Amino acid sequence: MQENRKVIIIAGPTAVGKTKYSIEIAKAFNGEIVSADSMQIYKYMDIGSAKPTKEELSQAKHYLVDEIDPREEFSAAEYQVLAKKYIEQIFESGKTPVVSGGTGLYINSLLYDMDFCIMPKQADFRQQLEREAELYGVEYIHDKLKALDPAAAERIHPNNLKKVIRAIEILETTGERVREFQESFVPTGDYGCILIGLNRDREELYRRIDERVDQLMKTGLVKEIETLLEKGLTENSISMKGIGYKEIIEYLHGEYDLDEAVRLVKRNTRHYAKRQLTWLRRYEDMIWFNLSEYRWDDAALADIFEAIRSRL
RNA sequence: GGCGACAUAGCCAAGUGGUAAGGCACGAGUCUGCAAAACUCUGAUUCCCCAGUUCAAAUCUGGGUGUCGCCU
Repeated sequence: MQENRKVIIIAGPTAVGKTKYSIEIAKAFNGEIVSADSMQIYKYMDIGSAKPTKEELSQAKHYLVDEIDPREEFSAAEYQVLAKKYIEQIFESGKTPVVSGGTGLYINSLLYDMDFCIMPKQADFRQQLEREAELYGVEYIHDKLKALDPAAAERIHPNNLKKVIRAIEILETTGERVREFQESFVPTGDYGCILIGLNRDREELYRRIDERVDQLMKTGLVKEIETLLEKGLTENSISMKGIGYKEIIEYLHGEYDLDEAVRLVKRNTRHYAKRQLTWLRRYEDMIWFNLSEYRWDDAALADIFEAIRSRL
């Protein structure tokens, strides 16, 4: 491992304050920010993804924010390639990469030598399996997997159709079994990582989420989504599955009124934050900071800087 | 003051004599190419309180308390 090359990773649930803190950290350590956020990466989705503002973006160089066309199909595999390329580039320019984001799988792809086996998308095959599942039920597909790879079938719940299909897909096209995370828990040798976890008291975090959603609405989320729909995006686009987008689209389709849509966005964002914390808790090396315990950002930042400095 | 209805988990709620459905919220968790996705798990020794009937009561009876509605 190249111990002299350290990547600072700032992780935490949505609305905890990652954007602000990462910028300060980047400024303090001659860093440039590589985002690990599956929604902010898309162009035109500024409000709903709570992208950093122009002002914030000008304070530190950002990568993988506002880079991908939302009509494109993007994935963790592609993220891994791009993010690693940028990290390399930042090291070469003598700066420090600061990865900031809340998408757990993206962070994993930078932390471990995850090999998302090169596999062309098998849209037809996938659709066929989906159709079979609809006709014969999820158990039917799960039994198929059981015949091919009992171990995978054992750990993937039949209801988790997406995963079941993916496992079959890999087997059919590459002959390989889907690897389980625990099986190849190999930290990457490309660089060292300093993991900083940002959190707040649950109550405060949820309050911040509610406030942010109200803010997004005021800033013009509905308008933004109308524009995206005009660009040809639909509720089926991957990018439109994001929280805030899917609910407003359903509102625009007349499924429910705006108040209900806002309620759902808030609730789903809270659920999401909770899931993020579950994911993040698995990182044993994570140094956690409960921002609720600090009266001022500067005080929290001082502690965070110290933690980073002692590990660089 | 009179009449009536209702009282079940944090919330909504089914159950009308046989040993407390379900949904939501909360909490916990899974994760190797859609990840803001997809998926899993979890709660009432008890049904407002007291007494009674019964082998058996959330369910029936009487009383009390509370909430709501209508009337005066």
